[in-house]
Amino acid sequence: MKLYNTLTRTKEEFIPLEEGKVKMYSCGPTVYNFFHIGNARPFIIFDSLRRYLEYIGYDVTFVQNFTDIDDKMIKNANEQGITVKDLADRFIAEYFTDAKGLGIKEASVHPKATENIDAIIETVKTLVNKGYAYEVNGDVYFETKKFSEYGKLSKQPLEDLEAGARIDVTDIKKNPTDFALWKAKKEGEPAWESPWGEGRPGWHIECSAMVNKYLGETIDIHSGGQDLIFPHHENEIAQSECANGKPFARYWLHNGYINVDNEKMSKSKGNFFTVRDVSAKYDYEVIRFFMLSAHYRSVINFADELLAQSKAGLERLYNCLHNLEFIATKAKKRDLTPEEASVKAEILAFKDQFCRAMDDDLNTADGIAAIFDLARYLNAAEKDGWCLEMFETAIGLLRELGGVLGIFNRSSEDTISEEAKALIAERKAAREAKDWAKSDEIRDKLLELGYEVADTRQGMKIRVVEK
RNA sequence: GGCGCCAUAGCCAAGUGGUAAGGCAGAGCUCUGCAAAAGCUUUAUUCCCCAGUUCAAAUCUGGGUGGCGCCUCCA
Repeated sequence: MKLYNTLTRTKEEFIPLEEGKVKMYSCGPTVYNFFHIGNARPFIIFDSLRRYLEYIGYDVTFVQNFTDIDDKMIKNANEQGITVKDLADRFIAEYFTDAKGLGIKEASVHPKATENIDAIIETVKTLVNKGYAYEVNGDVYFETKKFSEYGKLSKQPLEDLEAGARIDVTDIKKNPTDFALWKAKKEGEPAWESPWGEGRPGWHIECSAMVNKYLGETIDIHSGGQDLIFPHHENEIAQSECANGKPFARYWLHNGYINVDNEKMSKSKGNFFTVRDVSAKYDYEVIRFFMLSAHYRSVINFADELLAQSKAGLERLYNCLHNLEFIATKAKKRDLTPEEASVKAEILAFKDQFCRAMDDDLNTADGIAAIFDLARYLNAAEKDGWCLEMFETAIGLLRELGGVLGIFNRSSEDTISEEAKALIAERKAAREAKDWAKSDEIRDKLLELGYEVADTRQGMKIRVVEK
C-alpha cells in the first residue's frame, strides 16, 4: 500500500516498523462542544484507513486522545459554571454518540490528557534535563533553536517562522517560536503538582507523552487535519525526538479541509455545522459516505445539495444489497455450475479493483466507484436460477467492501413502528386478495405515519419519509 | 514575505504520459391494478488559457488567469 507522507511530500510504500503490525496515532477532539463536520473528516478518514489496514491483515493498534484540559476547556466550563471535568465528561459521551453513528470504531485506547499528567511531567522533565526546555516563573518552554530539525514537517525554516511570529512585548519566552510545555496555574484554573509548581500541561506535550506511553518511541502512522501540521505536529516531533533521541512517526498523514461556500469552515465566520445538527436531516451514514466520496487530501465543499447527492448514491447501493438479500431467500443450495463459477470469479474481481484503489493512498473515491461497478454488474446479472452460494458471494462481497468504508450499517426493521408493521401486514393481505381500494387506503395511512410504500418486483418496499 | 493546495460534463468526483472511471441530475426503455420506486441503456472528440517537450499530454515544462489555505487556537 502506498501512502502520501507529509514528511517527504511523496507517496511512499507503506512498510510498518514491525511486520504485520501497525502503530497509529490520530489527534482527537478537544471536548468542549459537539464536534463539527470538519472535525469529523479526519475521524472518518483515519477510521477507514484503520479498517482497511485491518482488512488487508495488519494488527492495528490505534490510539486517539481526548484533550480534556486547555484554554478552551477552562473558558467554556467557566462560562457554563461547571467544572472542566464535568464539561469533558459530557462531551466525551457526546463524542461517542456521534462517532458511533458515523460508524467510527472505538480506538484501542482513548487516553485523556488529565489521566496522563504523570507521563506528561516525565516528558517535560526529560526535556528540561537534556537542555531542550527552560523554566520561567513556573512555565516551562521548549526552546526551538535547540532542535536543528525544527520545521522539517512544515518545511518552514526557523528564521522564516520567527519573522512571521507575533511578537508579544510581555512575552517571557527566549524566542517567539518557543512554545509552552507546562503552564503555571492561574487563579481559578485546575492544576496539578509538578517540579515547577502547580500548573497544567501545554497542548502539544500531551500527544507526545501519550504516544510514548501507549505506542512507544517510534510509531508507524501519525495523522490529523492539515491545520495541525504547524505548529502542533511540528512541536510533537520536536518534543518526542528530543526526549527520546529516536524518530517519532514514520508516516505523517493529513486530511484536507472542509469548506462552506468555498471558505474554510470556522467558528469566527459562523459557517460551521455540527455533526449532530446535520444528522437530524441526513443519516450519519450519508455524512460518512459523503466524506469518503472524495480523496482525503483534497478540499471538499460542504453543501446541502452535495449531501443529497450522496444520499441518492448510497441508496442505490442499498437497493442492490436489499434486492439481492430478498431474492437470496428463494435460492437453493447446490453446487456451482461452470457458468456460475465463472460469474463468481467475475464478481470477486471487483475486490481486486477495490483494493487497487485503496492501496493507492487510500483512494476511497475509486474504491466507491468499484462498489458501484459491482452493484451495476450484480443488478444486470441474470440471477433467476442462481444457487445460494452465488448470492452469498455477492452479498458477502458487498458487505465486506462496504464494511471497509464503514457503510451498510443500516438495519431496515428497527425504525418501523409496531403500528406500521400491522398495517403493512394488512396491506399485504389486501393485495393478495386484489382489493386495490383497501390497498390504496392503507398506503395513504402509512404515508401519514411517515412511511412511503412502493410495490416492486421484489415485493413491498417501505421507506421512512424525509425527515 | 515564506510554505502549500486546487481548476475535468448541469452538479459532485477519479484519472498524473497511451487516447476521459464512478455517482447525482437529465433523456430513452423495461417492469407495473394505480401511484411510485427500482433496474437497464445513454449523456465530455474533451480536461481554465497560451506556448513548449513528445510518435503520443487532462497528465510533463514554462508563462498566464481564477480560487483556497497555513505561517496565531483550529480537523
